Amino acid sequence: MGGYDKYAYEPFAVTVDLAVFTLRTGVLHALLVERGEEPYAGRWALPGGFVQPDESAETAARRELAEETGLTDVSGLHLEQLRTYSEPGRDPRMRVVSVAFTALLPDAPEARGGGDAAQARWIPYGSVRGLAFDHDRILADARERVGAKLEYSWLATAFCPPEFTVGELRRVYEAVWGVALDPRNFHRKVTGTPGFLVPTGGTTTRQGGRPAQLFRAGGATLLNPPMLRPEV
Amino acid sequence: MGGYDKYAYEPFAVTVDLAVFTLRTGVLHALLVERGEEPYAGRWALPGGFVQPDESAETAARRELAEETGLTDVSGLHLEQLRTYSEPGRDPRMRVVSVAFTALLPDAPEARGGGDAAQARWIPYGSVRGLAFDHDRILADARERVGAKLEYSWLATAFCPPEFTVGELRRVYEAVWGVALDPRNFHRKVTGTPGFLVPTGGTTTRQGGRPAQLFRAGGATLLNPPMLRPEV
DNA sequence: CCCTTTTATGGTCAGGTCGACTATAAAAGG
DNA sequence: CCTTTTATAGTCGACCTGACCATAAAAGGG
Repeated sequence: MGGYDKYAYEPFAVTVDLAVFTLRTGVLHALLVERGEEPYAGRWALPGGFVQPDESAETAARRELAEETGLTDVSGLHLEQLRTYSEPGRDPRMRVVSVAFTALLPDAPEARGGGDAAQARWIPYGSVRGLAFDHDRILADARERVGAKLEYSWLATAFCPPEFTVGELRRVYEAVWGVALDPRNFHRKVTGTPGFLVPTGGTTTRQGGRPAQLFRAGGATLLNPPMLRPEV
Repeated sequence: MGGYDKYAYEPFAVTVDLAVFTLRTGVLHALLVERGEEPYAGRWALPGGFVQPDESAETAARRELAEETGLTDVSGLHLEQLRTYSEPGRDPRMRVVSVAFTALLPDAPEARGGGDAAQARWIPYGSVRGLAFDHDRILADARERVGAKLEYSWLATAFCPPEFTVGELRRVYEAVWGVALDPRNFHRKVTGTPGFLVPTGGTTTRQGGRPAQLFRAGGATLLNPPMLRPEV
């Protein structure tokens, strides 16, 4: 803003777009809404909306997240700014700058379709192309970012319920990365990293097979050394 | 933008703010401008300015970078979106949403102070506090991001001239991380990673001591396995 | 011209991590 | 009881890393 006071400024509309991910039966799903109006009527789009005058983009994103998922409490959900999309032609009607966010949900309540008419649905990632506006790119950017962050952060726990097993955590990595990981090596790695997994003492057989220990996420957020994504 | 067509929208001013870093004599410097007008008259601020109607934020950022550094060709410089700052009260005059960028420069031409009256100067990072607006936070976020990206990317070469030595590359890491690295282990690591350093055949003694081989950056952009930042 | 200083770079060695793999444990279902 | 499924303990060799010893090649001071 060095040249701040020098130029006349043009007003822009500012929106938020949300790339919301969850896991259903081991498959990565994204939350999409069907547009009812032109442009792109009938096409799938990312949920989102205008930033209101008294809101930050983060506040607007969390409000939209609550509206579109139908969840009453979204305060604990992982929500993170992805990047801002500002190409002049990205909306045919007017100049819109959109701050995109990535959100991760542990379980997948059936989507509710928010305050507006649009129907919100969980769609397996990759099964729908040709989203409205530049949303194909935003969704792909978000997925790439999530995949990269799994390597060096504890982001994968955001896909899991408060208490989870090592196997459930592993299935998050496998779904997002699209690879199979060795269960024994994964178990050794995550249980051997101090500060990340806190055993709760309980066990569960909800995945079938031998009962597995339940863990909560520890306080630490950075994984060092990182979990390396296998080569393609 | 699911609720896109439902709400009235409020116009915002959209600006770009630039966190521009370089290395001078082994010390990390940031480019700052001195504000001439209220608010924050006389305070240091990040360079930046309004996004014009026909520009994306990226285009605006590169234009501002050229204006503020006085460089005629900024096309090869590393410029990357950091994040967007949108708190309602961040500018006392009006509602301004700012897309922040991080730029890295190999050498440090004396700053020119752009098209506007403000004087641009290279300041050692950390030696000035109390920047205008929320620019302290933006600058700190940018520095943190750069430090983190050095670990798993070849970003450090953006601080170096087209041909550089292993020692010069090492001094980038040492300046940004604020630690001393073992020269032999660093040399082994970077020369042993395929695709990153291409020897040019030349040597130089510009750092003193025994002549060092010159390298160019290879095509690869991701460092795998990463270079781990030592603990504090 | 020798000697010190400075930087570059080649090795060695011990410990840690990782991938591949053998083995065992504990549940559910037929 | 046996098969299937998932969890978890080890082992082994390849590789990576940090700490260190050693040498090379320049510049500058006496």
